[in-house]
Amino acid sequence: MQTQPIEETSLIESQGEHHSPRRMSPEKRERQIVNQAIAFFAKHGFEGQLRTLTEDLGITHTLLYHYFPTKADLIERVYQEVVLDHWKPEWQVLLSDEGKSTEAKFVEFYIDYAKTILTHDFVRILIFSGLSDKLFSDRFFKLLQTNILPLLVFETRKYCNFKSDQAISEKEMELLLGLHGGIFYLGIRRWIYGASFQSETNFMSDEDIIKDRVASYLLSAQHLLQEKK
Amino acid sequence: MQTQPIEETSLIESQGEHHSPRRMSPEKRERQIVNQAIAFFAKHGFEGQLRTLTEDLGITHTLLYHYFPTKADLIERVYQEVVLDHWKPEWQVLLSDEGKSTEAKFVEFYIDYAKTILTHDFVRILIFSGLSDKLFSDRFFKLLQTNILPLLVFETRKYCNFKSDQAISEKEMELLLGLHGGIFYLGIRRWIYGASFQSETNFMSDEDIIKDRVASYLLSAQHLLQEKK
DNA sequence: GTTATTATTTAACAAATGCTCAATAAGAAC
DNA sequence: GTTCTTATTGAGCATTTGTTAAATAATAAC
Repeated sequence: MQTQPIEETSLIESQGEHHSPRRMSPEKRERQIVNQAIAFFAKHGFEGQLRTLTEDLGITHTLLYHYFPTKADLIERVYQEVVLDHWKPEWQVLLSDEGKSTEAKFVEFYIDYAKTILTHDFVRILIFSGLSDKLFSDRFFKLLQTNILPLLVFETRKYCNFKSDQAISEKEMELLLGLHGGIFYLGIRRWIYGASFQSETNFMSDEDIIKDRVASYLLSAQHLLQEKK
Repeated sequence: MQTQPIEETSLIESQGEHHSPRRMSPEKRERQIVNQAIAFFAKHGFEGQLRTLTEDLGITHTLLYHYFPTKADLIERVYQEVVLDHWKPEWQVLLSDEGKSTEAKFVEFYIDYAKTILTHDFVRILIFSGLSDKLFSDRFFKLLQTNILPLLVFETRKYCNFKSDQAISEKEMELLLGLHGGIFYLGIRRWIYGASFQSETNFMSDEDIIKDRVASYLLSAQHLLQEKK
């Protein structure tokens, strides 16, 4: 990633996938360990053992302790990198853009959200975290609830010509979470249930699916939200 | 559960929750162990240790091996009980009932489905299984895909006056899975993400939420499915 | 009450696992 | 080439954990 002065690992090894037995610069080694740890914990959960983790790297597990004092520290680092690498502040910019239509914003946001969040590593780490200490999932949802969901509700109001300065109602939020959950379910099917729950034919792209779901959401928002209020 | 001839454990102990140090009939003890195992594995995952599991029961972990030769056998038993206890053949009867409206069928089915499937134990065991060996999730989805989802698609066709003898299209299935995933997401929010992702106010019941989502689904099915075909 | 059955416990093992620390050796600085 | 720094390893320790086998004791059968 950064240009190293002399240090030159072979192209194969610099892929970071398999054994790099040579003495490495601390920065590169740490990067390599964290990358591997993300993939490894995503696959096996946080109870996976360090000896297995380092096996693929071609180093001994004790070297980990040179970089991370405890396993918990390594996990904490994984959490931080995964959330930092995946959260895009541009999303809030996009959703606040006055020049775009509501439907365009929804579609554009959720397509990028799916591409960014619904990855093997992210979805599984999020779920693993939710099942155990919630260290990661709590932080992530705080971000969602604070920065994204309200903007989406306000967009929906605008789309429905529903002028209100009232707080977001449960009905509005639940309708949105129906869409949101339906989209997240794509990631669950793909990365948790795996092959057992895929459509046999895969002609539709994620983009197509998301377009349909957003259209479906906006359509019913008009019907369901206007009559009550 | 069954009437035991003389054997009489105290009412408190027969709740099966906490220590029952007395010698028990094999049937009762096994029942008690399996019940505890379901709750325990749902909470801690299948890597939870047997010594912890038996602690709450007030027995030693070695007693497990009197009833189940290996830990895997106990887990397999948990899988079987959870899926058997929760799958209702009536669902297929309900969805084939000619006398009910499509919307009524959808609502009735998903309300009962939510009540039956979206429980702490079921959702978490399903997800734990999906993350690891998929032993349980595979079987469950086979049931869903074979027995329920097609019926729901056919109902949708009827509702839309969409007469077709063609195979279910990906578009139809994805639209349905949008609804299905949105509803399952209720369970994920509740039992995996936990308190961190609940609405502050909880005025809407699951019934209310499901009614809205089904209405939303059927409404957009009419719009999205008819124009294409 | 005595005996036979078996539910339950105690003791212990072997492998797994997070972690420590002293020894080694690869590369940098001179 | 020699020295110094430090990335890396090897040996080992203390727990944890699934599993086994023999000992114990509660209950049923007689």
